[in-house]
Amino acid sequence: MNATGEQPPSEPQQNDQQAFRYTGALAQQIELRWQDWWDEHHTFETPNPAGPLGDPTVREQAKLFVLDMFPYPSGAGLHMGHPLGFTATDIFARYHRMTGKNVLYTMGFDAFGLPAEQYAVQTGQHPAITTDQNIANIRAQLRRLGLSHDPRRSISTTDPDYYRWTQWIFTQIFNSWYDADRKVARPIAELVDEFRSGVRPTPDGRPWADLSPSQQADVLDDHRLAYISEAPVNWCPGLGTVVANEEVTADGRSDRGNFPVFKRNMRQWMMRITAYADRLVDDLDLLDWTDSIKAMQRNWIGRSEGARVHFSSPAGTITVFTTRPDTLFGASFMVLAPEHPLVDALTTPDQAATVAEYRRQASAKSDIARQVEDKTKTGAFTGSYATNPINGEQIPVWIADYVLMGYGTGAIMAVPCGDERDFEFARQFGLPIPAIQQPPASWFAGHGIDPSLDTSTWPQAFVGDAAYVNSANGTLDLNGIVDVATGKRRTNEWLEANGCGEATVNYKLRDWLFSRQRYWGEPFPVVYDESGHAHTLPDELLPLELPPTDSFSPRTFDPDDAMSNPESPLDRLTEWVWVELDLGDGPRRYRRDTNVMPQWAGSCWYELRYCDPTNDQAFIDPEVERYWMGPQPDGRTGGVDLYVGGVEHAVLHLLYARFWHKVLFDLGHVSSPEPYHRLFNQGYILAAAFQDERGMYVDAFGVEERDGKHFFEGRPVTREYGKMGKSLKNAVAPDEVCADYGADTLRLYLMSMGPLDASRPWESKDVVGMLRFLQRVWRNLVDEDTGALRTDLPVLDDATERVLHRTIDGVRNDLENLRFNTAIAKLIELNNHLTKLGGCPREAADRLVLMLAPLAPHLAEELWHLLGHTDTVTYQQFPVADPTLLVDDTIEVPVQVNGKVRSRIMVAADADQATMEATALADPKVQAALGGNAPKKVIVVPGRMVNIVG
RNA sequence: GCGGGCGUGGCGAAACUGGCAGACGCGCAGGAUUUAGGUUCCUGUUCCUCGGAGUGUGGGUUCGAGUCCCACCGCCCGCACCA
Repeated sequence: MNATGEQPPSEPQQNDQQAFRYTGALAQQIELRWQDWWDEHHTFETPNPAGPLGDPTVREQAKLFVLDMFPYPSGAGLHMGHPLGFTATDIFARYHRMTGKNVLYTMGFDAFGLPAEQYAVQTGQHPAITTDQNIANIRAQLRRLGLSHDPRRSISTTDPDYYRWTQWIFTQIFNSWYDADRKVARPIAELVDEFRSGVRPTPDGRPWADLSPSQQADVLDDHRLAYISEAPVNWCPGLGTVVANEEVTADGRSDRGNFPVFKRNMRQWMMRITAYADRLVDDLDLLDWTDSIKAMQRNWIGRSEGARVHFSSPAGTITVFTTRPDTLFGASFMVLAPEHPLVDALTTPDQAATVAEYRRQASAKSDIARQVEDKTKTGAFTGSYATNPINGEQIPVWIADYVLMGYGTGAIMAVPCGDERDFEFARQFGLPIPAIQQPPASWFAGHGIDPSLDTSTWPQAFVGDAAYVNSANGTLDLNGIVDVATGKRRTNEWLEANGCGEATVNYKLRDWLFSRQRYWGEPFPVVYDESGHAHTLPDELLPLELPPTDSFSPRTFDPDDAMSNPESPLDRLTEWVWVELDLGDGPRRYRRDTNVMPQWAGSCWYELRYCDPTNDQAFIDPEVERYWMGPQPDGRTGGVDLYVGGVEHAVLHLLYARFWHKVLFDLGHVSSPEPYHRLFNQGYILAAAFQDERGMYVDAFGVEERDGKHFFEGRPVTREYGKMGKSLKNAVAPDEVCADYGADTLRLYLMSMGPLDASRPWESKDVVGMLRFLQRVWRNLVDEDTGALRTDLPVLDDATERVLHRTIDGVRNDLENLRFNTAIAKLIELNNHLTKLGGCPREAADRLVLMLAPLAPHLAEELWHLLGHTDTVTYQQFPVADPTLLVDDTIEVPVQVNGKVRSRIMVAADADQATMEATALADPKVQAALGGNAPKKVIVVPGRMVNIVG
C-alpha cells in the first residue's frame, strides 16, 4: 500500500476490488484532505472570553478544559502510548463541542531536559535546534492522528516567551513566605511589615531596625518559599549534577543514567513544599482522582501524627519522634542513626573504636547492599546513657542503620515489647524487654504460648490495643486503660505539662531540591550581591535567556567520586556570569546564579499558559483564568475538567504542580485551589516481546508462531508482555498504522481494546476489525463503484428508529464516562443492524455520522459532506435520544424457576406485577419446570424478570 | 511486610444501582465471490458425555451473586527497617 493511495498504473485494478471501497489507502486520502481543510478553516480555534484570542460571546457559554500530559519531544517521536491518551481526550473534546461547550484543547511540549542536552554534548549541535526538529516531527505525527488541537495555543517550555513566566513565577515564590498561622503564602513584604511593626518578633528578639541589612536579609531568606540551603542533597558525580529525592531510584542510583548517588551537604535551591504538606493531603478530598493515585500522594507525603519526646543525655537533649508516645514507659534503650550529629559527643572513649568502625561500615554500605540484605539488625553501643523522662530510668544509647537520618529526628526511643524492629534489636543485643501492655489471651493462644508478662517467652512484639501495665509514675497513670488512642492523648498532655515533649505531626515529604547544574533548563532569574545575598531580577529583565555556548555539558566526574563538586556549564561563561545592574540602589556588580531549574518547573503551570498563550503583560489574564480554571456553578472548586496521562507522574509532576498552583492561589494569581480537578490515568500499551536462549530480546516482528511455540530465525524464543518500546524490540509506530489503515481505524482500535485505564497488549492482527467496521459504515451509505451517495438506500422503519435512539442514548452515556470501548461496540451493533437492512436509511444517516464524528472524525466529515452538508461536522449538535423511544411496548422477560431460566415471556413493558406473574405461571415450560407443584413464592421485578420458587 | 487494584471463552473484553453471563472485536469452522491466494460477504462459534456445567478456590447473605460479605490462592502497580 503506497502512501498516497494511488494505484501504480502498471498494476491493473483488481476486478473484484471496487474503486471506492474504504481501504487503508482511501482512508489516507480522505484523512489528509480533511486535515488540510480543518487547518484552512481554523476549525479548532477556541475563543477566550477576553484578550487577543477573545470573543466576548463565549462568556456565557459553558466551558470544558481537556488536558493531556504534554510529551517530551524525544528524537524517537511518539510511541503508541501517546495516541492512546490523546485519542481519548480528542474524542472527549470533540463530543463536548457537539454538546455546545466551548472546549479548550491543545498540545504543548515539555522540551527542557537531559536527552536533548546529552545529544548536544555528543554532536555539538545546540539543544534548541534538535528540540525544534523533534517538535516539528511530533507535530506532524499528532496532526496525522486528526487531533482537534487549537494550534494557536501550543507552547514549548523552552520558548523564552514561555519560560519568561516560569521565571516570573519563581520570583513570586522567592518573594513569598508561608504564614503558618493563616496557612497561606503571603508576599515577603508583608513579613517585613510584621517584623518592623513588632507584630512578629524577630528570631533573636531584637527590634527589626537594629538588625543590619545583611542580618535582615538572612532572616527573610529563612522564611522564603524558595530558598538556598546548605542541606543534604543527592549528588550524582556521574551526571555532574544534583538530583531530587524523587529522582533517586530505590537502589540509590540516578533515575536517568543509573549512576551512583551520594548524600552530601551542598548549597542548593530548595522549594518549601513541606509548608504545604497538610493542604496537599487535605485538598485531595476536593479532587476527582482515583483512590490509588490519592493513596500514592498521601503515602509520599507520609503524614503521621505522634509526639516529639526529649531525652537528656551527657551530650545534651536527644529529641525523638514517635507515633506511640503511650509506650514511653516501655522505652528501654535509644537508637540513633549512624549519621546523627550527637553521636560523636555521646561516644565514650572505650566505645570509640567500635562506633567508628560501625559508622564506617554503615556509610560504605551501598544502598543496593542495604536493599538486598535481609533485615538482620546491626548496631553499636555508644557507651552513654540517656534519661527516660517519664520514669527517670537510665537507658543505653545505641546507633544502628535501621534508624534513618532522613526521617523524623534521626533518633528513636526503642520500645521492644511494642515494636517489631526494636524487639529484634533487643533480642540481637540482649537488651531488656519490659512489658507495658497485657496482650489478650487470644494473642498468646495464637502463638501457642501461655499468657505471661515475661517477654522472654514472647516470639515477637505485641502491637495493638491492650491494657497498659507498669505504666505509671507519680503524675501519670495509664495502667488499666485499654485503648491506645486514650493512652496517647494522656501521655501527650503529660509531656507538654512537664516540658518533656509535645504532640506533633511528622512528614516523609521533604523540601524540593530545585537546582540542577546543567545547561538545558530555565536559568534562575537571580543575582547575588557582594555579601552573597540573592536578589531576583525585576520583571522587566525577564526572560533571562539562556546564554549561547557551544559547551553544554556540566563537568562530570568518576561516578564513584563522592567528594567531587558540581560545576555547571553556565559557570564557565564568565562574561555572562558577572553583570552590572541597577536594582534600585544604583549600578552595582552582581554575580548571576549559574544553576538551571529542573525539568519539572515548566510542567508546573503549562495548563495556565494554554489559556492565554500570547499574553505578554501577564502569565494569564485574570478574566481568562477565571473562565477556564475558576470555580464552577456546580460547586466544583475549579481547575482542568479532565486531565489524562500516565500513572508514572502520580507523585512527581502532580505533586509539584499542585504545590505551585497553591502558591499562585494564595498570592491571588489564580482562582482555584487545585489545578487538575479530574485526573484519569490511561493504561500502558503492552506488546509481546521475545527473548532467545541467552535472554537477549529479538525483533518481535521476525518471530514466527508454530503450534503455539515461537521461533526466531529457526531458534525457539520465549514470549512475555512488556511496555511497548525500543528496549524490548516490540514497538509499533503510530505512523505505520496510519499509513496501512488510516488514523480513524487506529483511533478506533486503540479505544476498542478495553477500558481506558487498563493496560492492554497491542495485537497488530486485531486492527483490521475496526477497518472492516468503518468499511461497512461506508458501504451502508456510499456506492463503492462511484464513490457517490447510494441511491438504493432502504426506508427508515420503526424498529430501526428505536435501535437508533437506544444507540444514541448509550453512546452519549459512554462518551461522557470515557467508556469508548463500549461506545464503539454500540455503534458496531447499530451498523450491523443497518447492514442487515441493506444500507443506512437516508433519514438515519445524519445521526449515524454525527455519532461517529468524535471517534472517527475524518470519515465522519467525508460522509457529512457526501450527505450534502457544507459546514464542518465539528460543531453540529450531537443527536439526542427521545426517551419515549427507548422503551418498547412489549418486552421479553426471562422467567426463572428456582434461579434457573426456564422460559421467556412477552409482556407489555409497563405490565404490573400481577400480570407478569400470571403470564409466567401460565407458560407451559414454566409449568413443566414446576412439575405440577404450586409455587411457594413468586418474585416479580417489573420490566426485568420473574423468579418462581417451587 | 504495608497501601491500591485485578482474576469472566482460544485471545482482547462486555454485563452501570445484585436480575437472561460472554455484547463488540480478533481468531477459528463452514459456505458465497475468486484460476488461486488475499480481499469482501453470509452463517456458526463458552464447555462437555446434550442432559447439564460454568465468571480463580472454599464458605456465607439472598427468591436470585461475575457483582455483596468472610477466608484462601494467584497476578499487577506503588512504597518499603518511616519509628
